[in-house]
Amino acid sequence: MNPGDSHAPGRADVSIDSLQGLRRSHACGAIAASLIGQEVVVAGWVHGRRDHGGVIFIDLRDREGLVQAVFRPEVDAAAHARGGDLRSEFVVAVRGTVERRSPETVNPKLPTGELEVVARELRILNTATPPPFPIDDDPGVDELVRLRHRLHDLRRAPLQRALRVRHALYQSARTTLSELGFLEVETPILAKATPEGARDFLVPSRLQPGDFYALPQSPQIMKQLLMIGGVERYFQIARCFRDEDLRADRQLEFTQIDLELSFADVEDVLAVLEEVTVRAWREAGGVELPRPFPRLRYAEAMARYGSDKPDVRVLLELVELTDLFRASEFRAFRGAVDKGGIVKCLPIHDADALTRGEIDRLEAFVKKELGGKGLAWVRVTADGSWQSPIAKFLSDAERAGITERTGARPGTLLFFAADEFAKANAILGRLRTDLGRQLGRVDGRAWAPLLVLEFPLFERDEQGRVAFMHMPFVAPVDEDLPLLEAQPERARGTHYDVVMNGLELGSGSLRNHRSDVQRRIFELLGYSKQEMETRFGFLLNALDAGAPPHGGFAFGLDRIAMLLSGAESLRDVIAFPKTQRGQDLLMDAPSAVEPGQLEELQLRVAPSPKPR
RNA sequence: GGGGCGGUAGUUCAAUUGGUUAGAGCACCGGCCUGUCACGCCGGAAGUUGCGGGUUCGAGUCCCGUCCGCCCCGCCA
Repeated sequence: MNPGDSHAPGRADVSIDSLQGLRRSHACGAIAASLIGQEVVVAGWVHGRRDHGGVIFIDLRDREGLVQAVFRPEVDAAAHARGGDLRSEFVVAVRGTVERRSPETVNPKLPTGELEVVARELRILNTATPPPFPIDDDPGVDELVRLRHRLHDLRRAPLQRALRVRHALYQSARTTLSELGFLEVETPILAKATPEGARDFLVPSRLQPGDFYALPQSPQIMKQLLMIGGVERYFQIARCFRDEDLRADRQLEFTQIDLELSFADVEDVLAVLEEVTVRAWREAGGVELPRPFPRLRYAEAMARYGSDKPDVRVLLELVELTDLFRASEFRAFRGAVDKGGIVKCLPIHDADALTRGEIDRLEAFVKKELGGKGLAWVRVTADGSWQSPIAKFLSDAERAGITERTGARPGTLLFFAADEFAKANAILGRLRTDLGRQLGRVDGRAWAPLLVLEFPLFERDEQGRVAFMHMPFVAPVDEDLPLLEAQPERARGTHYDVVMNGLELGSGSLRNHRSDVQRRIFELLGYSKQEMETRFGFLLNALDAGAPPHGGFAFGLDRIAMLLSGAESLRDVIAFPKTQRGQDLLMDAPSAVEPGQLEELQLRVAPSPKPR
């Protein structure tokens, strides 16, 4: 049952007026002292009402703000009488005079609090069911309720602000890239699967029964084709679709500022990225970022921060210890090294604030949430002795080596991770940011942009096979071309990321414009000639048709909007987001379709093993 | 696929060890009220305790299953 369904007799009785003949003259939030004495027409939603019987106040809300309207019988009896019918969220227009409130009735909490509109005419443009929650900055309700009642949620100021930030981002990207000579081009939504690595959304074809379009995971291939097609500089505010599990910062469909340019090297692209980022922060956030952005090579980022998208505001850094344990007696560390893993340490000086209980909690967190085997630690006490569950396994030389590398001194707490490269770095990298923020070991900057460069082209998958790190189209660094077959994992790609405060804003690379290089990479990835032709024949042919050197980038627009509006979830910067299970609770999607529709598509739904 | 937290009136919460007719604030409805802005006062209505099953004399409470929301791992940039 919806609120108001059965107990709103007054609502059905309220007659509805036309707006005809009345034109809104000012936004509610635009009522200012300069208008005192003037007649205005304001329109919006009834945010609240205070009916004193004789005099009635309403707060009228539109997207620009709130203003109080007053209905007094002696000013206009008819307006006052109708004012008594008003309820929350009714849609109204009020014609009246702007007046200054008497000093004792000023509301200092409202920007318009010194003024009010004394009503001479009230038009009720629509009634409304009672809102399911207050239209306030913090409505204090479960997100389930907000998502189900998204219309009311959208009326709240934080969401309105987020949509404005998004709008400013669209505008900023469009003007910036247009000025830089980029052409906005739309690419198909009904497209073909691209090898981004994620699961595709499929759309059945009625005209080609049994065949499917794939919604683009990104316009990657299409923008490369545009380069070959002579567009030279392309951009698009592009919707992308990836059928993977959702997170606070992941939605099934999301928006990229996608761009690609020809006859460009890495520096040319980075210059564009910096410009787009700086202008976005300036125009959508009112923030001036320092230029040029600091740069970090991937290898250094991983070594020092344990992350390829470090929050460099956190001052703690990791220390490499692997070589100290190659011949160690300490099996936990030696074993990791023998298996090709690494040993690293996160030293925290003056760490008395971290209690034993806290350390135990961290160890449990590492084991449970991050999949670590454990969390070795050492506390250097005031007399220089080592308090630690592992100290007895370490030789004097190892202890000396650790002390030297980490600068350990009385008061230092050392955390160790001995594991595969990725996992050890993930664990310590996470502790670095969590503990650094918790202990205030930060440099105080609000914004820390960073360019991360020279990612490896490949990594090894679980079976030890060569797998691409980002996509198969990333061009290798020229000098590393000879390494491709001999030592593929040492070959650097031209891939680059823009990172802000530990969040990846987006990534890009130069692409393979030579079909021979592209073919070598496909071969390394294990594609047969046959597969190459069926899956990528059109691309290889396109490269042979005179592809210019090109490269590009894609910004995650939703994430930028999230950062700039201070939201903690993508759901708060997307008008109609989906839940963690991929549902739209407002429109109820996905939903069943008519049998006839399936028939037309020649589709049949297999019986579910579990009846629904 | 896995781990965790949660689901009681429109909403936010409460309900002793399993024990009477499941309560309260806000919102809502009716009445009164000429300076409120969290208006006030009086009265009222409002529940499939997410859903299904089980244990029990008795279930919001215990057990099993299931659905839904959120966070995290896997997955995904």
